[in-house]
Amino acid sequence: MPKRTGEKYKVIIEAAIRVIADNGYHGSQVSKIAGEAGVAEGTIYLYFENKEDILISIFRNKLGEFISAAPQKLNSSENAFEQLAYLIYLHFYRLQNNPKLAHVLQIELRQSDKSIRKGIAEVIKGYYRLIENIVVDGIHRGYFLPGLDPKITRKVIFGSMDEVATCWVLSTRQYNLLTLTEQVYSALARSLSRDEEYTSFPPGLKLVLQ
Amino acid sequence: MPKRTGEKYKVIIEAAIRVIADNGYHGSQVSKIAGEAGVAEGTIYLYFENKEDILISIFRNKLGEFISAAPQKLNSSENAFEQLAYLIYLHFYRLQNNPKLAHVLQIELRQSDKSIRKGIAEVIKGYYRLIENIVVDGIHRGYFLPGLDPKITRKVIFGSMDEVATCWVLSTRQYNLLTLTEQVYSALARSLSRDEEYTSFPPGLKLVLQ
Amino acid sequence: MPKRTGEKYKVIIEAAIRVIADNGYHGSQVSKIAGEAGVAEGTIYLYFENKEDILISIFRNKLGEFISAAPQKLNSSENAFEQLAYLIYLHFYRLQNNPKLAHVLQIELRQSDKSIRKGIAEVIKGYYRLIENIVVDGIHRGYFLPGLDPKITRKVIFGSMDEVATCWVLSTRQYNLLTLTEQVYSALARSLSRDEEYTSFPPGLKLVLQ
Amino acid sequence: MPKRTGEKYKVIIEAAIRVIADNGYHGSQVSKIAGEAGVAEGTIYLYFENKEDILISIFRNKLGEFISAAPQKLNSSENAFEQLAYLIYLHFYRLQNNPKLAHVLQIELRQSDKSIRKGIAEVIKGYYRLIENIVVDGIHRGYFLPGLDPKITRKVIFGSMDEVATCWVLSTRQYNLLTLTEQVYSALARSLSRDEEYTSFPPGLKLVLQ
DNA sequence: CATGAATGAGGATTCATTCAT
DNA sequence: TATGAATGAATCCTCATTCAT
Repeated sequence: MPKRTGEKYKVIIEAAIRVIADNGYHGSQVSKIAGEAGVAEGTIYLYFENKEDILISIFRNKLGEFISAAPQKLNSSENAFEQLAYLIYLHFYRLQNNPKLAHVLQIELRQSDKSIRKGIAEVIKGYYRLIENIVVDGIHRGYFLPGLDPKITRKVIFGSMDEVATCWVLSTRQYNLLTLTEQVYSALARSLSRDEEYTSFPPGLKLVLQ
Repeated sequence: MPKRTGEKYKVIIEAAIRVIADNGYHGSQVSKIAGEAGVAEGTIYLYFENKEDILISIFRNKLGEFISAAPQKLNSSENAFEQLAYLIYLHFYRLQNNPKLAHVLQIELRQSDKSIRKGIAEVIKGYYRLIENIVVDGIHRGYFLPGLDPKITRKVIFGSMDEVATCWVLSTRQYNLLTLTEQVYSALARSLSRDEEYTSFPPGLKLVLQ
Repeated sequence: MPKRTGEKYKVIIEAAIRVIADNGYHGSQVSKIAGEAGVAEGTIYLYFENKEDILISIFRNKLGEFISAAPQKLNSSENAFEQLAYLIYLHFYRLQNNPKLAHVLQIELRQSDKSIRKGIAEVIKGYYRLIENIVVDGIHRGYFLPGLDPKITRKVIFGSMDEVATCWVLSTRQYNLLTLTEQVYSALARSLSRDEEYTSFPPGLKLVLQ
Repeated sequence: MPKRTGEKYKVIIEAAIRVIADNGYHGSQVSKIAGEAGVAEGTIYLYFENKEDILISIFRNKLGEFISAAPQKLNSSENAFEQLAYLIYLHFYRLQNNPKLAHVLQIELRQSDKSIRKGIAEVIKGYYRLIENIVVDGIHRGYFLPGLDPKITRKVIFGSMDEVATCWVLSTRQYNLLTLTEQVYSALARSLSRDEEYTSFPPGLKLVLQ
């Protein structure tokens, strides 16, 4: 029933990110979001089913952008370790450059009710698949250890990035998240192979980070 | 002001775990918790500051039990890898054997407001320290790589365990969490040392898991 | 200000009858009526003052049709009892053949607010006069008892027809309302005269009802 | 779930009658009713399921009182015509002496939604049965015409009383409803028997009405 | 210590109506 | 004439918390 498209749809989403980042989900009245977006309260409901739907839409929209943009970059290298390094870099880059979005994604989104989590679960599967693909391909092509369980490995990778990101947000971002890229990479890369030759941090990325 | 001790205090906490696990935090009215605990609504406020305080108390109480019980077990071995293996085992064991508590800890607790997270943050620092101690000691005693950053390593360890546990809860616990102990251990252990000799899973724990 | 004429005016009224019969007055959003009529929401307000005005217009329009059509038929006989029989027949015939309109008239119209009832009151006076004329003429011409109070008698006649009709609608029209014509007539006719000669049901109408 | 008993229950019902009579159902905010009753808004919901439930409760309560009080009075006479006369008298007496309640019963209650009508339907059946019993007994004992259909007759009786009462309320009660008792009785009594001996208005009641 | 009846602030959502096109 | 996107007022209900008993 709601439109879910158009200029105002985007305006409301961006406004919601700002408001929710500042006030938390439960502290973000629909009226406040409408005010920030410069539309009437009722207008919200022309574009979103309800308040929950705003939160889910933020997630779907922003993670969607990320997932659709990622593969091109990841496939620029055939080296699975470089892909992993790039994944972590992109994950952190996105968050570092969208602090308010980061707060919503890492903190507020987890506050949500069962129905919200359902909406999120479907979207995040795409990201999970992305990571698992890197793992499975890396194993096939001989970069990663053949005995790795792709699901567990995906959870270790995602869990590590996520925990680091959450801590960064909770620290009120007193340091640059990107500076942790190499260290997280090292820890994870070592899990994936015994071969030191491969697991060193990609020099190209190192330059970018400086 | 609140008592925070006594038989009824514990009764209410246990009741709250059951109610919140079944209904979610926002679906758990104080009246429902009181009913489950067999006390009057007003009685709740003799033992807890407010509703949030119940959630924090669950966390403080249960994680407290865990943290205070852990060191004895962890120190039964001087081998840092065995300590890591044991940490993961204990982490998963606790959750596997308290499914309702697991749900509250992994899901409901994350739904809470800023003030709750503050209460939690203080308690969880103890657990973080526990993990960091294992890492730092492991490095000092030559088990782990000398170049490891203890904070990052702690986040990788905790993040991995946490992500695996959350996925397990969200799967409605269709498998035994403990069976993942060895796999998570292997992934993490490989991060911590290049020396295969040390990193194999402790045989003693292997027996326990069977 | 509103036009109150034209093809679309009628289209909207007919659509409103269908929508209100199916959803009730409070469940019939202006948008739903517009959709059913195949016009834009704003168009409604070119023909009607507001939502209430639609309901009143249904009443005015449909009862108007009825009242203007009735006299010709009623005057086809000079026998006051035959006129009464015919009145009841026509009242029931109309409703039986317009089930949705019947629902709106008997049920939804009564749900309305003070202002609506005012609009209705004016229109229904015409129908009241029609019935009172039959009574007064019937008395004058010696058919009905001379002592009858026309107002009370009108209320008894209208109240009886109305109650029977409302029960019929609420029964979801599980029987044919017309089959009750004779019985209602008998009850009412007996009130109006002591003379059995006159009060028997008109044979001509009996044939029609078969 | 709601209590539906106690002093406050009655206080709220009486307050609701006053407020709804003055403002109409849709114009009677719960807060207004609470204010009139001298209780907090939330208190309403300790005694009533929701706003609709207040309206239904008024009906159930007040009609209940009436129905339970009526039989004793009606059975004071074995003469079916006297019972009918008494029924009309009681019906009008009640309304005449509770003008606000009369307004709510005759007007506001009819505005209500499907769910309310359902709640009412069950209660009013008791009153319908009361009337039908008078009719059926009257026929059995030889007072009323043997060919009468009890259901139709009940509808004629109730419909007549109801229409007269509604007109009285809509006239803003500019006359005394009780003065119409005899006329309504006469009209109805004549429907029920050909025997003039029986159908004259009970002298005892005549005295009461003066 | 314990109770539970009473409180009342707080907010998402609907929908009749408008008006720029 | 006709449109339909935008408006924003209006309100029922929940539930954490209090306090007289």
